[in-house]
Amino acid sequence: VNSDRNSFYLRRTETVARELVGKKLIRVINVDKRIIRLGGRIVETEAYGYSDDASSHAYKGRRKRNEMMFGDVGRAYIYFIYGNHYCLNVSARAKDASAGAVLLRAIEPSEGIDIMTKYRNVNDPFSLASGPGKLTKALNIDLRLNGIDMTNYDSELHIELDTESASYIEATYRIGITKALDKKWRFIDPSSRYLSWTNRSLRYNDKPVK
DNA sequence: CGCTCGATATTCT
DNA sequence: GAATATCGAGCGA
Repeated sequence: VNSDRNSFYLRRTETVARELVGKKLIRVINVDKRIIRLGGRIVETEAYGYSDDASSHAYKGRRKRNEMMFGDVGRAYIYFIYGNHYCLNVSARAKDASAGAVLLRAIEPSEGIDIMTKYRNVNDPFSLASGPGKLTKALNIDLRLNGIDMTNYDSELHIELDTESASYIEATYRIGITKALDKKWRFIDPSSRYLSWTNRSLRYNDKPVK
């Protein structure tokens, strides 16, 4: 039921980030009047908080860009970064919290691999969606999808919660940030071969980057 | 394999 | 002006 899916996201952002590892991210597109599903199993996520998290876009309050982090849970928060890339989050936070979102960093491609290969213009399956910028390019995600309800299985971008979370999930330091380096809010399936590249070194160093 | 660096739009100071 | 929740090319070992 949809209310169950909503309550899944209405918990601490770190908890949701952890349990999303193993769930299926699905993008539905229209190609030559055919409905095609793209996506795969989520293997890497990061939690971003509010005033407790200096590296979060929501840290300094509500703005036009980050408003999805403050609204309904289970919505896509998409932003453009480094003049090149889009990143996809799903909003999630505890009932008494003001803002929060989970950055989806990598998936293990399983559906529509040929189409994703075209969007990405690479052949290596391990490079298809193993990083937040790669993932959005593989799934043809941009700002038009910002705010879409990801709890609704009819949405052209959604997360299917009826698959199990990964059996073993590891918490590590987050990647590519310069503040709040102490929080272990990055969650991975360490057995996956589809993690973002920075992840592999982190798994062994167990130290924050930068 | 690992490291450095340029690209380049939006937000923040 | 500076920083940024990134990526891939180019280089060296």
